[in-house]
Amino acid sequence: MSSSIESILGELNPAQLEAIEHVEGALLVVAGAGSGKTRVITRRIAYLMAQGVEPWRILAITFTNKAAGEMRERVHALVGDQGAWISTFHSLGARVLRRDIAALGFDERFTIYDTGDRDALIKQVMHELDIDSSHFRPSIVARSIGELKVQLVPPEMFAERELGYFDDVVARVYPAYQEALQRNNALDFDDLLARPIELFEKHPDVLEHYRDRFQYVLIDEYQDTNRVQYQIAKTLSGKWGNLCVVGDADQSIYAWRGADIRNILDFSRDFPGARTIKLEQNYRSCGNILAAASSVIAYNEGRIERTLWTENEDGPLIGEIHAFNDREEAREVAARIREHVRNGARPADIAIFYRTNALSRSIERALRDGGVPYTIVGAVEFYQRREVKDVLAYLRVLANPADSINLRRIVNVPSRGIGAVSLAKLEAHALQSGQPLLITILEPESVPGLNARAKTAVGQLGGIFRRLMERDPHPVGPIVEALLMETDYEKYLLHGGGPEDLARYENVKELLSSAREYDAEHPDDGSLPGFLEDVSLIADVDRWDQSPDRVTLMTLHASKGLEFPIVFIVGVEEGLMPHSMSVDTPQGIEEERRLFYVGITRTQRELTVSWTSGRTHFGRGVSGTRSRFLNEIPNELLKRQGRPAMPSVRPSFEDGPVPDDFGDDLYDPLADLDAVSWRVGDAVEHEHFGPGRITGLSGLGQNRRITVEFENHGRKKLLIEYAALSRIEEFE
DNA sequence: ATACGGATAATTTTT
DNA sequence: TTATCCGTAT
Repeated sequence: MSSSIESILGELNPAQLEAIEHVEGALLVVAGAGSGKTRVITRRIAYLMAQGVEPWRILAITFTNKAAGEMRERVHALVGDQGAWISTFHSLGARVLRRDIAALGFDERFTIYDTGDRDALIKQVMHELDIDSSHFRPSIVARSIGELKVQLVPPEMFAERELGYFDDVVARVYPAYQEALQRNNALDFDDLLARPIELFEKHPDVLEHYRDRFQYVLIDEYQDTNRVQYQIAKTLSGKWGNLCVVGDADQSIYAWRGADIRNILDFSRDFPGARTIKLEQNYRSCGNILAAASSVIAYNEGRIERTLWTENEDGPLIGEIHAFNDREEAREVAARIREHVRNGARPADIAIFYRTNALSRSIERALRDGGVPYTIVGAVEFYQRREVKDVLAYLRVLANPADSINLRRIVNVPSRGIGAVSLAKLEAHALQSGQPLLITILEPESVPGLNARAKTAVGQLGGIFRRLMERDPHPVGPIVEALLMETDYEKYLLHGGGPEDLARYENVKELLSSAREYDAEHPDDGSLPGFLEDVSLIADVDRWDQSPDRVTLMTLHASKGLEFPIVFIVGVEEGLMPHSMSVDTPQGIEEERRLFYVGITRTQRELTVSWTSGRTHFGRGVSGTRSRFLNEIPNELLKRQGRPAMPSVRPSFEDGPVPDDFGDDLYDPLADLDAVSWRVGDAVEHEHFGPGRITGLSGLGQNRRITVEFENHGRKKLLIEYAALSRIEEFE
């Protein structure tokens, strides 16, 4: 054991060591960016075990599965034990509820509704309440309800203090929505946090069980906790009082989701006697990066003064690109990436961050045209894709027959002749008989007014479910296979024949393999609800596989916790960074500044920021100006590279509004300089039409057109500007 | 019941 | 621009 103690306590600075060894009582570890936080957390857990604490008495909570997985792995490497609870807030909640939710009137096979399911249910509820869902968008109402849940405001309490017209709607929808969830035996994301608190309050014995068990509680990213999460942390650690929280107020970027920065700022007041340890040595970044980051964040007021320092070399200056428009920006970034790769960097060492997902489009295109391999994290999430959600809907109904939202989704997918009219009849009958919709579908004979053809169709669907329900619900893989077979899903998806359809089918196959993976990981304790829970709680970052050698594209939010040798942050303009949605309030701007700070501090060595004078957003030209945040970086740290020399015909955007169609109508020599030069005879691929060969080119500027003879779709004349074409190797 | 077309809305960040 | 919704025509 002593040799492992050495590996646990070796190679640490004094502050890190203290944070690990101080195990009793409340402890706040203020962990600056790149200060070895993960190392401290994992070693601390390992240290507890080495001290003889039973692993199951340790609870560590993170925000993402990725962080939890990493932590688990590293603890395992240190002490070879996996008995500690290391999980996200949400999966912790789900686990607690699976065990005892019956006490709240739910069935333990409950479904977890994602944002889309939630909105669909809200819409249905609004319809039942006769509230015009075109006037009040369901997603907005849903978000307000979510905020209330996260603040632990129950429906009845909000009803009492209704304020305006909108609040009145929320006050009416909220309780009805909660009832609808119960009817569907479903919980939304916020319920996974709020319901456990409800459970603990109503059933102190359940709380006692966990309180007694968790002698040591650790919360990561504490600055991002919201009201419920704070409550969970406080409640669970209530008996032993050994609560260690780790975080950095400067990296708090989730206020919009209810995170309350005061949780970390007021920690020592909340937990009297709490010790605070600051980790201030940065091991990640070169000096210039750190200097720039520190200078930017210093502009935030109401911040605890703190300076990170590093022994690392200064490294290169921070590059600044000023581009004419988004296409030029993307091309320039792509060109510099190619340059890095020529100089020996691996694509996987490089990341591109942006404020909004929409910005990825132009970048993606430039990388594709430039032949740079990349992966994009986020954007359209895998589990949100239509085809994947459809298959999951079947599985959710199987696991939880009360789930009518998911049943409705697939009643006619693949289309089998059950239209809106028949569905309405089925639902009316279900409502009248007080049974779940699925039961009605299994017995279509008893539904009045259903015509013969519809009855056959419903009978067919019922047959599918009946046969699937007869199967052993575990392992999961074979069920998914049977489901695909029963529904003839492959034929349904591939019916169109385009490459898009093929991609859809690939996604379904990927879902199947993740089911098999789940089976392999859970030979004994697996279940269908368990698999579905995993799927629901996984974020796209969690699925990100860093091993292929590709450039990574992601939002600044998604980048938190990661690091890369070479980083590009694009779109550093007013209105985007800080985002226009946040500039109304000082707090909003401060959060944006922290977001920028998070982005900068992901960088190990070389950072480049870029901004443009105009970009096509939403199909129209929008002018841009250099972000105020760039003024907050000392000039001597910036290597400003103005745009390459422009022909004088270019309009100037320095002092006036930008015409809607800026730029592209003019001849743009740069566009030709670096853009892909398409040539007659080239083999290309279009995302809708598939492979083809260029047979002609015409037009200039925005009207440049390309004629392509497609393999399967004949000859098309396309605008180069918008056609998603990429060059491919020869086909045939 | 489905397919198509036109109107309309949306874009901040996500467990 | 694109995605989605809704109405009408088939």
